[in-house]
Amino acid sequence: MTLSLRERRRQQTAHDIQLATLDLAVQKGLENVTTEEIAAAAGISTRTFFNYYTNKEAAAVGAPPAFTEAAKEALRDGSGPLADDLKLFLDQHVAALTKDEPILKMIGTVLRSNEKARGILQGFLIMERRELTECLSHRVQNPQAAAALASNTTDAVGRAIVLWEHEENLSLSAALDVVWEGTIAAAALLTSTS
Amino acid sequence: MTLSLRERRRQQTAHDIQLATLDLAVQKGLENVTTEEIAAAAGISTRTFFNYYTNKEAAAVGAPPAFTEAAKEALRDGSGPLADDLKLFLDQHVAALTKDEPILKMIGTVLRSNEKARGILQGFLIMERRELTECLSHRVQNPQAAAALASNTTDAVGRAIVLWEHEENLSLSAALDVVWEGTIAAAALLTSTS
DNA sequence: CGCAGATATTGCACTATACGCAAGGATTTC
DNA sequence: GAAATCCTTGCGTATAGTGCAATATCTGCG
Repeated sequence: MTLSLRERRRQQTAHDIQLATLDLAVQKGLENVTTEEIAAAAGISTRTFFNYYTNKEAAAVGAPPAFTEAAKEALRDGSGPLADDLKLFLDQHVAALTKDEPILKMIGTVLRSNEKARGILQGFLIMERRELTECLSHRVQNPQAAAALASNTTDAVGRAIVLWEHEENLSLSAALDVVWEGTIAAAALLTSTS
Repeated sequence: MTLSLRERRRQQTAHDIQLATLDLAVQKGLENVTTEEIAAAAGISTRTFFNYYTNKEAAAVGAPPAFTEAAKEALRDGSGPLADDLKLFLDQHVAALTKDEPILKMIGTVLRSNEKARGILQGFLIMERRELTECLSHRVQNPQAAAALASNTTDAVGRAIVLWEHEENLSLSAALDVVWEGTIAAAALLTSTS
């Protein structure tokens, strides 16, 4: 668990760069920020910036928290109603996101106006969906159903974040509750035959 | 309906550029293609390339077919089971995509390895989802449910394309059938309480 | 037709991005 | 504390992308 000095410094620098990037991006829009400025603000050389991130959009997005092994196992081996187990899984993931709310808000700002940043985030989301699909295929026979559930689930996180950004006075986990209710309602509508 | 000569030429050039881009991208990977090469292949200057597309990724993705007004109205005012109306809507949209299967395949190849292209496509998809959400909110009271349904629906197109790319001997519309069945199965799993 | 206004194409110049390479500094390992 | 490893940095270079201004082409109207 204890990281070496090198590792810790690396993570620290990566984090510093992300903060510097988001800070400048929120002020002037990421398009109008140069890598040179970011590097200066983070106290490193331009060349070093590119040793950490391939571009400023990746620096803004950073590395989103991964699913924990524990949460994945609980989902794979769970025995409750699927909807409940998925909700528990999501609650854990959203709790991890909540650790860094200010950063999350800033990333949201950037994503709204930057295509490249959206693409990078989507790369992470695709990997998350793959992980989830794999988990779910232990409980669901139909692989397309597993994929659909995984999409539903990761989409719910995205919609919860959007809702949370719009509504002041709504915590992220409360937003997830609202969104999840909508997801279940949508499922009911899809299965009803009238 | 009839476009002026100018309009037609513009569309033709835009299309030529897209084809040149995809052609080169499939051969060597879009990363290894320069805008100079693309411009040369399309018979225009580099400067003109940037008058049509802001970057090579946008040139590769092009402009996906929009939902038709007719299809949207049918969905808004439909009276059948929601799942059936959505499926009809998707069938129409997929039929439009099928018009250009070779291009679709090439775009798929690019998307698999290019983050920026994915981001651009996602920009279009976000707009489509907004349109769909708007339509659906005429039939569904809960706005979160409408959003969830819209996500489900556009995601289904994406999954159908992925399936179609993987399985030879499966038409795009057949792939959509399989994927949609999975979507309905997933909805059933989400609503069942055991 | 033929001209005026609008729109497209292009070259040129310039800034920003991104990476390879090599030198030098710091950290780890033994 | 010496050797191996990793990190930072500067320099050089190829490519991306945009503003500007000149030239070419198209459209509508008299």
